[in-house]
Amino acid sequence: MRPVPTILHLDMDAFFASAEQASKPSLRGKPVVVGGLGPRGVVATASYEARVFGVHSAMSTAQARRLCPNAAYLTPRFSLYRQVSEAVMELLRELSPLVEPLSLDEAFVDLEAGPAPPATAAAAREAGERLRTAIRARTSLTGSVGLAGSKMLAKMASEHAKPDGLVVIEPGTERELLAPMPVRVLPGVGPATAEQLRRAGIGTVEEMAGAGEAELVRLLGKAHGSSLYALATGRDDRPVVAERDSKSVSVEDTFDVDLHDRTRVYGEVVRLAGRCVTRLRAAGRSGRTVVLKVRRYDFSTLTRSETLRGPTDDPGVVREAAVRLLDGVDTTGGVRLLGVGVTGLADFTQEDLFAQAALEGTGPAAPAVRARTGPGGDEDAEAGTRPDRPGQAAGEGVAAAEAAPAGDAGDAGGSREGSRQWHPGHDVRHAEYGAGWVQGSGLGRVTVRFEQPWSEPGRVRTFRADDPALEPAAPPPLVRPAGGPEPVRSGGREPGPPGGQAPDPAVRPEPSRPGASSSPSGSSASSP
DNA sequence: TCTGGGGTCCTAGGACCC
DNA sequence: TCTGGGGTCCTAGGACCC
Repeated sequence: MRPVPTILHLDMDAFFASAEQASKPSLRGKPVVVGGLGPRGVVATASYEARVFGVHSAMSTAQARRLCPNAAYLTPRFSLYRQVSEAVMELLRELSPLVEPLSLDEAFVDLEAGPAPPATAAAAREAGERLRTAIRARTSLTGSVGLAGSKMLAKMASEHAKPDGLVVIEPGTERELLAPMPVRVLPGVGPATAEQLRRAGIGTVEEMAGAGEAELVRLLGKAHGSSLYALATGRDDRPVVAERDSKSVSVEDTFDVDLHDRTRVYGEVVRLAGRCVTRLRAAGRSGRTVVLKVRRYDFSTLTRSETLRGPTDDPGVVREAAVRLLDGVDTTGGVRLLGVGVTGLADFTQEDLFAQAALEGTGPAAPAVRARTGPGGDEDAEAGTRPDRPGQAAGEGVAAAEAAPAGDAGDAGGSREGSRQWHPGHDVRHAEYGAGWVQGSGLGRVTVRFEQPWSEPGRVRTFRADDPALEPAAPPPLVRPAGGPEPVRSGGREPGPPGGQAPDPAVRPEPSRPGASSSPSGSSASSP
């Protein structure tokens, strides 16, 4: 445990929802819910205005609508969130090269590894406040900061700081701070572990520490028990680790209604295998074990896996393995979810091994095989500004672009050819009225609100869903590009709804998600 | 109120090998 | 031709996190 609180945890406040409010002036100060809008969707993030009504993440969207019918319900725009996240991570890297992102909106920073490590708690606090100011200036969003001598405490501090605050935990005080808290505050204690502990009469962190390591190991198993004992006694030496290679890639879809037709199930597995490989290749990786996931009508979930002789990134190989795995799964009764994943990731493929072996006239044992350079899927502007960032969803856009089910004939259920899907919240451009976003759609119509992050709240117009003047667009940046070195927008024109702005090259195109499970036939972003 | 999608890590049993 | 023992790999499932 360090003497100075130099581990920083940043957590953006209601990230997705805040980004939407920053992007859409008409939603500021109003309840906003971002998540899946289909019949089986769940809430990803609720704005603080929506939380007042009891809406929270992981809740089914249906329930959220009952609790808060007047909120704006929006489908996530990951390309925007990634863009903002990148900007925030960049600010963090100015503090220290040791930045460990946990998700798009959360990260640890080890200030001790930075150019100006704070020597006192007060100095650490100042660094944290400067960061918060910089984040707000750069993104217009707020983040909460926790500073402590360990990861666990830093994270608990930022939680405590929410929203829009900063909390420092002085090293030395952690044990007494933790003692009265419920066991659930410890990372790694979820519902199941908490219940185990409760049955053993353990409800607080203090009681956990009092139980002793041996007892916790007996209750929870070796690894879990001893690591939780350490945390309960305030010991947490986990280092901040930048750059972790991902160990698996997977995609899955929950269907609006259970699938019964076996042919359709095969078709979906084939489609998912294709998407999975697209993501795999975009990350410049290949994998050796193919995993099929099936969730049945009753929510029971099973996985089947097959390990190949060597790592592959060949769509045909992955597809065939996935289909073989499906052969052995009984799907009578209906399928709610299908997933295809690949694990055992490597930076080379079996084909590389063979090629190498051929070159050397030896068996494929040679240690130095051709390592893939950068993300393989870099061909389009997709990865654009970011040189190599294999881990995350670098492939998202590509994955979505690769639409066709390839498989079975007939209507593929969700997306009909021809009529476009207008997802609530997503960006559009109208030839005459300019930039806006979809407020709702259905019955062959689409309602668009014409406004931009820096404009006044805009007005709404309705069009036919197949209006050729209307097209999907990329999300505009949240902060208006200053008249700086590279003006992205043509002129210094003041906003107003109409007027055609030039498309924004600084932003990657928003992938429209065609065949995706959700087919919100009559959905609307906000109630009238 | 029927429960998303993307991950990580751990456990346990059986096969197989020495 | 009664049941050793350890290590590694594969498979399946489960808990947890954001």
